[in-house]
Amino acid sequence: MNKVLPVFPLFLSDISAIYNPTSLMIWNVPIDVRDGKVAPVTGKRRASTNVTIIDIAREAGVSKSTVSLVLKGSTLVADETRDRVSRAMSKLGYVYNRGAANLRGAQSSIVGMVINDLSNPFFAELAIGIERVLRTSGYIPFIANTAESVVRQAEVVRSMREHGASGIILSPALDTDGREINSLLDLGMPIILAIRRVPGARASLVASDNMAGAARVTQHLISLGHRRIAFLGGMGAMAVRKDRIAGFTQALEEVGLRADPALMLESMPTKDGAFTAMSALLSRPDWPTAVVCFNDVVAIGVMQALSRKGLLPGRDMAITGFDDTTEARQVSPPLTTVSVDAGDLGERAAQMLLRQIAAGNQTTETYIGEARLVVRESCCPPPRERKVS
Amino acid sequence: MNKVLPVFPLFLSDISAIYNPTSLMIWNVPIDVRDGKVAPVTGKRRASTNVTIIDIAREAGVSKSTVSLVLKGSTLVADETRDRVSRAMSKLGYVYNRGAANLRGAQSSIVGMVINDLSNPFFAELAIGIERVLRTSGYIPFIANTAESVVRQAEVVRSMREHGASGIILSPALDTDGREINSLLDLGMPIILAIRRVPGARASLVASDNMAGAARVTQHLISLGHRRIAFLGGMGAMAVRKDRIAGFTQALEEVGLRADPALMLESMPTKDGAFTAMSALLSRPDWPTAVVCFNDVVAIGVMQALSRKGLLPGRDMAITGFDDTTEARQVSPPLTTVSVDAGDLGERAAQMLLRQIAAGNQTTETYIGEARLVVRESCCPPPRERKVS
DNA sequence: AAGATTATTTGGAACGGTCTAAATACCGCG
DNA sequence: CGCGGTATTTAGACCGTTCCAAATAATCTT
Repeated sequence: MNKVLPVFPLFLSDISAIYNPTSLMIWNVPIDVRDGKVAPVTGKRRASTNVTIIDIAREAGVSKSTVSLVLKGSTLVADETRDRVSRAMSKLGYVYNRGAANLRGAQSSIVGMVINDLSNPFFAELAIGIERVLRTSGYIPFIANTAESVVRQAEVVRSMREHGASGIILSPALDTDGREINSLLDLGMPIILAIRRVPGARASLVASDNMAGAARVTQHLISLGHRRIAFLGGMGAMAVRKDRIAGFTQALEEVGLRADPALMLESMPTKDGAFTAMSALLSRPDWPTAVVCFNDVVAIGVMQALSRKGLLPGRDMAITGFDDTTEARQVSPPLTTVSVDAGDLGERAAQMLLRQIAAGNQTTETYIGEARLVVRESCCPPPRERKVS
Repeated sequence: MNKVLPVFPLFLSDISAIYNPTSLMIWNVPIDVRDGKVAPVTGKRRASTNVTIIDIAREAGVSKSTVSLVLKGSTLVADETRDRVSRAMSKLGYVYNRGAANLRGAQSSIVGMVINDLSNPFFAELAIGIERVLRTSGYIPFIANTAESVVRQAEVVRSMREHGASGIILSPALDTDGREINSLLDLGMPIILAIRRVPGARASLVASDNMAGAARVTQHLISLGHRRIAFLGGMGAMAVRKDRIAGFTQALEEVGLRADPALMLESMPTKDGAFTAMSALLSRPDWPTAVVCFNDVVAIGVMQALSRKGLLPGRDMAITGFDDTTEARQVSPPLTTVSVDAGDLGERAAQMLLRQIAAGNQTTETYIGEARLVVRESCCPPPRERKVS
């Protein structure tokens, strides 16, 4: 269990840049420019008047050790003493200092959650799910948004380590390197990857069944009569995209069709990226009759591109999404999509992390959430079929 | 400046419940149930092999004081020494321990951001804006979601204090008491209220110009010919609602109209709440020709209620929103609304907080962001008018 | 009533940094 | 070479908690 942990190469090459306050505070905090020299501002210390455990001890007429025991809810202290101490605490307005506590070996109660894009409602739901169980378990989450930047991600993770996080739930930025994750694991830091798996990383994973979901939605289109189906969105390197394409391809092959590489287009997984890619597709001669989109956001961009051309999604072309975000319901026509319960995945991830922190071991678990097809109104049969009916 | 701070009544009455791990960890963390007694789990300590400043000092052949100086980017150390220390740090995989540092007076680099509803895209944008400037300034944000619960909010704030947050940006939960805010301020904790003002609180505020925005959107409807205009959504106690109603009323009175109390309906500021309230309104005889909605989310709920009745928003009744979330654009018809740049407000709030932390004083500032009318397609003239044209 | 037990309480050494005051090294100069 | 001054470095107290070992108090036993 207590194997010697290997010495670890840091994420960021230049360490000093990170601590050096002068290089960081320049942004907006006023700088003390006395006698021509730029000096870092020395703010006030702790905000509050510091009432410590010792003050409490004095007030209650006991030793600080006893106060500490009360704090930890130990059964050792006499009831009468506990009361006295509790009263002293509220009388003096005591605030527990976790920094000091962690210093001396108490299990730190903070865990990090690193989210690649908090403005995407899907990930926001995920974050809220995580927070929900973390908080009810007495942990306090450190949420950070990396905006798909691996540099930011590395900074954020470092920051969390500095603050003594006892574990991290990571929804990784786009081209996260599996080796970075592994080196963190080697250090003994429990990590749960959420939503996106990272090739080469040994960390536990909580994600949805991308392959089955994509297969299901593709089968749905096939059953409507579609034969020329495009897959649009996501970048080539994304593992999630690979999984969804695998499901897409599989569904096609099950009925003896082949996925046409000319109909598998990449795009950034944003509305604008999808709009551009779909517009390009529509400028070519031979349109598909249906488009399986990488996710809901992409699907919405695709719909906008269709509208721009005067086409009506759900009448002139079938469109599907993935994730079932709240937007999928609101868009017009409502989007047929694959439902992934982001909040639930978040809860699972948090539970898995807590379990690993408590157990102290590093078993690699995987949870794959179900992907349910949700049929709404964005899918029509292909034109030919409709003429027949 | 250094006035004596008053002794402070705690937010939560029963303190011990907060620290007592046995009462908190029961949720999901395995409990050690040996010989019938429930014992709190004693997890592993710090995740990483602890390389400390002293190890670095030994490796580099200097004293720990010198290493500390290097860490702080002091100009006192010789370049050659600094190099040697830096090399030792990366060689041993050193991780700065902020908990320890804060203990001895270093300015804590964490600030809290408490958001009432992170699943609302408007607040998500706000959070991202805040995070953006905080992070570039070397601060690390603690994000927490209160889900409109004042109890949760109190817990969260306490947790942040325990972790030594040097300031808090608070987007307050619905019925936050101004006195709680004030007692926190009295303690010397800088607080910036975001979006929602809290009556009675002396804290600084960053919000949008609700009154002007509501007046502007109402004027727009009046200019289209509407005379019977309803205001729907928000609960009576919400300050934001009061402000928007004030603007609404003012715009009506400017042209000699009076706001009809029978047309000012409350609802929870959610889609469902709005749906219910609007359905109730539609079951009454004398409909308004236009509805000013409390915000975009409410407007979407109102639209759904209309559709349910077979009415088309933007043709049979004019609907407006507030906030200009991304959904406002995606909904059909696209929503005429008041644009509030949530990201920008977040940045302002963060800058204001950093300024107050640095200055150490407690001036009460207020920033009111502009509210721009954005005309889309959800507003038509009233039926009569249309017949004329 | 003296031990033996069991129930409480406590002193004091950590933990990993920061900070002040003082020590030491280095330099140019008379 | 000794001196004053500047540039670097360092010892050691301290921050607020935890935790172990040991002390003290209370209760039983015989």
